[in-house]
Amino acid sequence: MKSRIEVVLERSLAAAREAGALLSDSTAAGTLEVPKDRSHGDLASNVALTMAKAERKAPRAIAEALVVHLDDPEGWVESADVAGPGFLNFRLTPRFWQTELAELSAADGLRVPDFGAGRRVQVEFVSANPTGPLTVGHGRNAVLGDTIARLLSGTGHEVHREYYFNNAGRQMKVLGESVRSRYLEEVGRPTEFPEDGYQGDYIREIAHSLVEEHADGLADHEGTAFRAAAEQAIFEEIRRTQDRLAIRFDLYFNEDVLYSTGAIEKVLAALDEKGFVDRREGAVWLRGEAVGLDKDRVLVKSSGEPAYRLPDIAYHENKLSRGFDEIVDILGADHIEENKEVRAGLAALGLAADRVRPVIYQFVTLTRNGEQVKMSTRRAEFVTLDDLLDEVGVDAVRFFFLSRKSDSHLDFDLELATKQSTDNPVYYVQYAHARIANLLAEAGRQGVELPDGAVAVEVLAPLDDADDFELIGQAAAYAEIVDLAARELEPHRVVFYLQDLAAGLHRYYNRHRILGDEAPGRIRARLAMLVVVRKVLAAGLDLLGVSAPDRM
RNA sequence: GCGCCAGUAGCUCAGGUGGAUAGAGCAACGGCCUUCUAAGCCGUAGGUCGAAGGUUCGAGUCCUUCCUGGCGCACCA
Repeated sequence: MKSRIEVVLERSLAAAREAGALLSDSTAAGTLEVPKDRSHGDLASNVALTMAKAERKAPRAIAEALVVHLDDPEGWVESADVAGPGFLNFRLTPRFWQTELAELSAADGLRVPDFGAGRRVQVEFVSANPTGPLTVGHGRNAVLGDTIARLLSGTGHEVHREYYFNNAGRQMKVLGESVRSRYLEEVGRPTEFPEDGYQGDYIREIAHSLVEEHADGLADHEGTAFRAAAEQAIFEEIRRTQDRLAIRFDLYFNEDVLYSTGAIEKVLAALDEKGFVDRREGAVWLRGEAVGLDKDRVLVKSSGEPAYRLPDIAYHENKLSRGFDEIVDILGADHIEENKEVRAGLAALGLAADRVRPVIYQFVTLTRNGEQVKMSTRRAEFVTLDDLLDEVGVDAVRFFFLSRKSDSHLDFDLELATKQSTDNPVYYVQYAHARIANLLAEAGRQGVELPDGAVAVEVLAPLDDADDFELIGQAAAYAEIVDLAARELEPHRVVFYLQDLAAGLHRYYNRHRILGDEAPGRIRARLAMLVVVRKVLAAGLDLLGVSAPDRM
């Protein structure tokens, strides 16, 4: 929407230079934006302010010169005024807005610039250890990662979604022992529950199903048999939860592959060869000073087992070797240091560590009845993501998780979320969509000819109200918002945009009785406009993975 | 002690690379349905943008130093 006026601005600057009103070598690096206060016009530019120094002239004088030399052959600008310290405020013509809307109504009218064309991006998210059901915290990760993947796909990237399945570590061993203990308990054998074992009911359930299947036939088995059963059961549950959220992965990457293929040893050998490794106290250390970390870190424990960060480096080495241009890691705040170590390790190996782009999200705190609920998988004090989905619903959960920037803590008040779920902003946006759908249906019943597909500017000529133009302007901002959200990996921008657009629609809907208009041409033009607004709402909600219902 | 993130209305939060009188939702108060969905709209009230300095035409935004909260700083993942 800005591009037309940017052209006018460029032409006017050139004209002013030619006329000697401006120094010819000065560069204009101003911004063009929709002013917060609409009384300032439809678009405002601060070029005059940014040029003031180079021009050695008062900003207002520069702005005046631009108004005098305004070059607008297409007739987009209704008026250009100098305001405040030197802002240039443009009011645009009906023709401008009608043209804008006509373009939006075209089949590819909402197309977002394909800045990712030809780029392969991997998004790694969730990656929860299969030691228990997904928690509310995992939910934030899942929804954030999935939506970032959608944003990247929507901007032309070739996206690969991956779940790093951490099935090789000590925690899995503890998991197996926990199940074994519950199993022995149930078949009446003496047992001692592991001190750091997983205490959740789901462990008992897994043990119980093993008793049903094998009676006490497994009593003399080692933990590994139990571990495999637990891993499978929990993994299936994780997948079920993801299905509810419509989240799919292209690949579940198993950590143990890194062991079986020798990738871990190779990475260690390479680091060693380059002199980044130290051996002392029976362990193998990554030399912090040499790789840009503040302290040394253990790569291989004195027990001979790799510490978690070594397979993690090997995993990222594997990712890079698959030729991705960018690797997005969705990580909780507690993993930021680890990611730094991984990138330092990659850089030390001479690999493109700068292709790894972490998206850090702060923790979700959960409150119930005004009290904070502590979440810990191990102590079984958690609310599962499934519970949350049961209580609040998929659309509301997704929308809520996305409605804060990832850097902010997210406070999920369960009482509020359940009790006031109808106040959830997601319904506000969906309602705007349903309202338009309903209006179009009513128009159909009244025999009004409905616009279908691309609409010609001539058809839109009856649009003459400032409210019409404002709504068109809001709808036209879609591509720019999505573009920014995708570049910055910030889905919350889409959420806030949709809320603004929905507010604009509701306001418009209350002020104008569309079907009651005495001019049939204007009814058709306005319906065409609302068809576009509905299209934008549906596209935006789809990016968030939220449904756009026709009836509510 | 060190590092990262946050601190904006009573509550939950928005405020690209500095722009005009700092916004939204919820909560509060007052209005609007015989007419396309009131899950909506309109209005009122609510702020020393954690504090103090600094940078400049201009700072919620950038710099410095503090204060408060969260998360890290394991031979746990």
